[in-house]
Amino acid sequence: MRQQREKKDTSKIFKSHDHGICFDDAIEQIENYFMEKNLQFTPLRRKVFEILIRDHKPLGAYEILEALSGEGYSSSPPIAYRVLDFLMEHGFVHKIQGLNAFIACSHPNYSHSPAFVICRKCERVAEIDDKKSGINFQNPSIDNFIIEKTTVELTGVCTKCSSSAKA
Amino acid sequence: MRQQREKKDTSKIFKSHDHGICFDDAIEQIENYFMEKNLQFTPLRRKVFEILIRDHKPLGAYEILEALSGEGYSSSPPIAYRVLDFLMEHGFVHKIQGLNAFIACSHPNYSHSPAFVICRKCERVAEIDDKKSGINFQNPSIDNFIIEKTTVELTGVCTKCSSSAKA
DNA sequence: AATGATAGTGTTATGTTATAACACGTTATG
DNA sequence: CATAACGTGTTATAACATAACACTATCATT
Repeated sequence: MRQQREKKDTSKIFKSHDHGICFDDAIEQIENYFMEKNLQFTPLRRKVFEILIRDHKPLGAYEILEALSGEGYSSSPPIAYRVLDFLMEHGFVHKIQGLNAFIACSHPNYSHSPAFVICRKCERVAEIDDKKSGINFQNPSIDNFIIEKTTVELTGVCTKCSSSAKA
Repeated sequence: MRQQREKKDTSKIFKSHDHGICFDDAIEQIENYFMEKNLQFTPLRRKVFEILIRDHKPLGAYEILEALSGEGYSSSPPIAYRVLDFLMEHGFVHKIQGLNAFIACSHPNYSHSPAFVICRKCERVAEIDDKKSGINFQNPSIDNFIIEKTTVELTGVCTKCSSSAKA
């Protein structure tokens, strides 16, 4: 129990933040992107993105559907999956494969190969950007392979959960 | 069509091999491991592993079930999932998250964080070991996070498929 | 304004992947 | 020989995802 003296989360990746600003920034970024690309940021698409960025955690498609239906939208599965696919294509949402869940992108600005750090206890997920992830795919042994998409998910226990004891 | 003259697969990761030897080695390794650990390498477990190592490609749980049922075993889903979970716990099988499929481990000997290279055209999957993957998770920004499991999947197009034309 | 193409949403039905809960026999152990 | 642990079998159901088609609105072109 020697680590008990520090209960505060000291990790750098699950940092707390002003979520109001985070939310507004994210919405603004996606609005601008859609504007520039001449894409429709429809009420449904906006709502799905808002649900994801609001919770700031991975949500299953059916959780999103439930939220949508609470807002007057249809709750048939294709509604959610189509919007999610669309948002993923444009990099504003990522799928966490290990959880069958979707999360709003934290770094929509730069093109990147996202990597996720997932705490299996508190279920928080942090997106770490490719510059900082320690991952380098420029690698001689796979030089001839054309990488189109990377999935990197690191599952374990975050500082907070491991210091607040019981494995 | 200028690349047509070389149809042979020149990539280093999807190398061909003597599969008879590969198969026998793998079986021997798993037998030894089970022996040492006092685990039961039951006919069912053996069969599941054989199915996977024989095909040498990812198989869905229900494909495995089908194969099992052809061999006189039950084809109810828990049969496959339980054995797969067991084999995964011991590192002889990995799940390819992006395909909802399971593959026999190519490097059962060394403890590792496997990484997979997946060609979306020919659907071959290569396991590259952590020493060669170009991935380094010893990374200051996640130093406080205890990684228990890593999922790394690189999806794209292999040499063979990209040289035999049409994107 | 009529035409037709495209995009977005809605609906129904179904396909695919995975697990819960319980039953039964065998083997190992006290 | 009781009982616990393990492996397999069974039924039912949960959770995740897509196919196919219908309807409307928008927009470009005639």
